[in-house]
Amino acid sequence: MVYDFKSIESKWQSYWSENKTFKVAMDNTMPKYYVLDMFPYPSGSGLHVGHPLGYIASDIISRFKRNKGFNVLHPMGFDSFGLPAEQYAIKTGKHPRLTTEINIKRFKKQLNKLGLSYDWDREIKTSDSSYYKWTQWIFLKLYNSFFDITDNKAKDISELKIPKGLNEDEKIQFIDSKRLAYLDNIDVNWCEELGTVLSNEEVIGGLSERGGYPVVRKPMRQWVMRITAYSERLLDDLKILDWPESIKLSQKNWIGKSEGAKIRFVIDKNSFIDVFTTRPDTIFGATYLVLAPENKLSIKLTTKENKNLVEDYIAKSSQKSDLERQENIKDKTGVFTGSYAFNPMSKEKIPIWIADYVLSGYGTGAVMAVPGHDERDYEFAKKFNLKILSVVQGGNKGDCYTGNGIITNSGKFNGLDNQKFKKIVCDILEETEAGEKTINYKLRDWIFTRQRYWGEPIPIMFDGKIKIPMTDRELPLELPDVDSFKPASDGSSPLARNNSWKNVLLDGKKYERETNTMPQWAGSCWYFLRFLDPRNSESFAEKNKIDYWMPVDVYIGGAEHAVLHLLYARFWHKVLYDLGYVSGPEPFKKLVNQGMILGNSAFIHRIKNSNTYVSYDLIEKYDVQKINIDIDLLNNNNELNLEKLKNSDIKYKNANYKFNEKFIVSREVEKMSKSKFNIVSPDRICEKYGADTLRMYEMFLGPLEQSKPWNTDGITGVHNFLKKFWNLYHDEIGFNVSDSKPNENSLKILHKTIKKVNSDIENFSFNTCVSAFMICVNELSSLNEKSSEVLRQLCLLISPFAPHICEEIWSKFGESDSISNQDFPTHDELYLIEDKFEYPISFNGKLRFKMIFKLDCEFNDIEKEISENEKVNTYLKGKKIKKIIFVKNKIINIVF
RNA sequence: GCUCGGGUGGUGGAAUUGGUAGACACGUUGGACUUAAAAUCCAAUGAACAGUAAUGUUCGUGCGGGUUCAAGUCCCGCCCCGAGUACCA
Repeated sequence: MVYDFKSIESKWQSYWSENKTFKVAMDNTMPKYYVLDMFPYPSGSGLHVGHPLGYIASDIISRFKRNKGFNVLHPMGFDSFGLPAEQYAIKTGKHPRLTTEINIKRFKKQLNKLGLSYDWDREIKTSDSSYYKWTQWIFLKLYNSFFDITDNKAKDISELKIPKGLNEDEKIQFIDSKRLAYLDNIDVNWCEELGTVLSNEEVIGGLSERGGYPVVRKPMRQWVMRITAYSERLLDDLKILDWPESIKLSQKNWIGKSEGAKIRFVIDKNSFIDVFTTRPDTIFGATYLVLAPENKLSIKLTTKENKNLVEDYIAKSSQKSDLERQENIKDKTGVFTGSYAFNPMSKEKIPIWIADYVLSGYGTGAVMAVPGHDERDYEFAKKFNLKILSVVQGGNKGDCYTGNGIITNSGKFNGLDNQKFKKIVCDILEETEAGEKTINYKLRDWIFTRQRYWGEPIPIMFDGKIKIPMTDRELPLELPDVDSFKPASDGSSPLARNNSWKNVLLDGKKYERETNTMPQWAGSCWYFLRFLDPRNSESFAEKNKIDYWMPVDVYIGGAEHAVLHLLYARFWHKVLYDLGYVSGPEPFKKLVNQGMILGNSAFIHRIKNSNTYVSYDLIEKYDVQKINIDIDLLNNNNELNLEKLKNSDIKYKNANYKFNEKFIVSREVEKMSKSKFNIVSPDRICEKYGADTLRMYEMFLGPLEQSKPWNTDGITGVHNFLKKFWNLYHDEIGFNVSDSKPNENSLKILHKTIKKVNSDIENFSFNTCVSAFMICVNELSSLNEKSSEVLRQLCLLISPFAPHICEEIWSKFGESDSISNQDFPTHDELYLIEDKFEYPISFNGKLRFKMIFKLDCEFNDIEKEISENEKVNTYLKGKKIKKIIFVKNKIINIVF
């Protein structure tokens, strides 16, 4: 009987969806397990074989845990607000809502073909107003909260203690300055050419992702989230998370905590400059100060003679793009202000400079330059002939030394260890009120507004400068239609042009809505909470459901979200925790990153400035350029099907081709993308081999976390395995198993496999599981095992990986219940014991023979036997045995 | 530059705390079945050398050292590839 995967798969997919097999509800009598995928952005090009990798892995875990007796929550939804749909709308005029709907339908269809066990009743879309109502609600919670530094947590704004003696305006200003969501003028990435503001992700190396135009910084009014208040907690709580070390490290680096000191350099009676340094021990080597061009003191401190130069420099550096700033790392620029300050320790009078290598956003926007022990300061000092003083011994003379050592040139402190001196400097500075120990973070507050249409509207109105938050009852603030999706040339959102929406008349008073929208991150910051109670209209999720399901037990997704999404989601979760809405401080207990599946692009080679294409084996003779072609145009690995190519495009039809016998293309591993024509669609694999084969093959390809190129060649191995597996249960006529006693060897191999699979699934080592299945099935077929006792267990064992075929077989055993409701097999140690074993022994590669030992024969017994009865074992091939190395009941080596 | 991952056959990849390196699969070669092909099944397959053969020997986990009875695994010093980050004082 043939393995007809097509009918089997469609049969069980409709069975699961009709019977809602994977629908879950809260059940306090069962332990819970929450398996979450990073929900996708429904892009227009559909799924490629790289997408399902994580979904298949999470599905295996879900099915496994279900069989293990857990109440498994495994939901799916769509991150449906986002830029590509908006860009498509700008191009075509089609409403993003419509294109998004179409894309979601396609995604869902493709996902369902893979046999993923989602509870689709919990599906959510971030662009549904019933969803973003609560995104807006959370925004308002942030707006109405402040961070209490003494209690180290967020509190409702009504609990904020307002200093006495403030007038009404000052009070409002004070409160606004403490909110977790606040308005500020912030430098944004402004692209003159495109006439729009870009997010950081849209800027690559100082150029716009689209078009490659220069991007400059420009201050604009923005909503900002005070994530910096949580720096320490975001850093601290990493310790309790079961996440890959590399991800924790990137978060740690992103937060960028550094301990040091704030030091005050006095200029005169009325003015001073504060700097931040991590090396207070080098204070005697601070021979000049540098301010960032954006620092407000820069202009104030400039003397008349230098005014023109300084203003010129500041103007120039504000126009510089990020790219230009980055280019000049070695070649530092700067100007002298004409002013001087006093080094608080050496009392020396030192010059104050302005240079764009100092960043305004970090520390105080000013540094004490120690050219002897900081490479940037060293470069700068060398260029402008400033004094270089060595105060820590080490390195070569005249060089810049950044290591530790003994203090010199520092008056009475010479000879101290620099680490000890650090503390002493801080103490002295604190005593003389010239500075203090401080901690600085690289993390900046999160710019939360986008000048875009396709995002959540911000539920705030303005009465002039006064902000009026909408009330909970007024939510959601629906996204209105607009005449055009283009952003305005001044960078404001398309919503700003919709006057009837923007202007609100309430009780005869005029208000204006905020016209910017939220970034794409907003919806994904809390979606895992909505899955718990997706249709609730009273709250974002019922508290007892949150208590039961949270935290997420396993979160699977790509490493590209290592920092931003995971950091933002943790931040929102902590705020909700502080305000009492969720029960734990961290949302994701365990994180697993699946690697990317790469495409194998194909290239043909064209002779430059000609219409002639050359086979890859002949290119040495010509000056050629390579051109991406569709991998569908290949006959096999690297041979081009010329006919297909010619028919694919008119420009190929009329071209000339040079080749011997075959036209060869070159191959290269790249990211899978539509523009590279290297997409392999899961639909076609499912069509040809079935979803079970695809699922197993994706797992078999290699370790889950590792990136690997897609190669369809190997898939027949997995497909053959499934056929063999099928044939264990079937003969030519049909289902055929017996009630006879199983073969002893079958039980051994079965239980060995059960043991391995149980531990490998827990460790997310799915590729080794598949290998174990193959070995097991191979052995059972060669033993011709027909016993249902063994075959039932085998079927259960494989079902998380290949659910369709296993459901089909399971039903043939006469079972009416789905295989997903059965218990996962557990191994019996009894079958794993081997009573005797035979091992070859080698010594220096020269001696090779076999010895047989009984199981109870252990290292001590052999040693005993040697000492007690010299005649028996002390000599082997004429050599006297000194020692037998015996590991885990195995003779490993014999020492003579 | 810095940080983090990796380098194992023709290929993807296995290898508990150091314990017979190359599991499993692809590919290749040979064979069976077939008029033929596909499909399927069986066998061989790290390299080199010797042998009619069974087999044996030597070399083999990026390179060079070290520890150990024993190193893909541990230590020291390099080389290469990938990812992230970018003047963070």
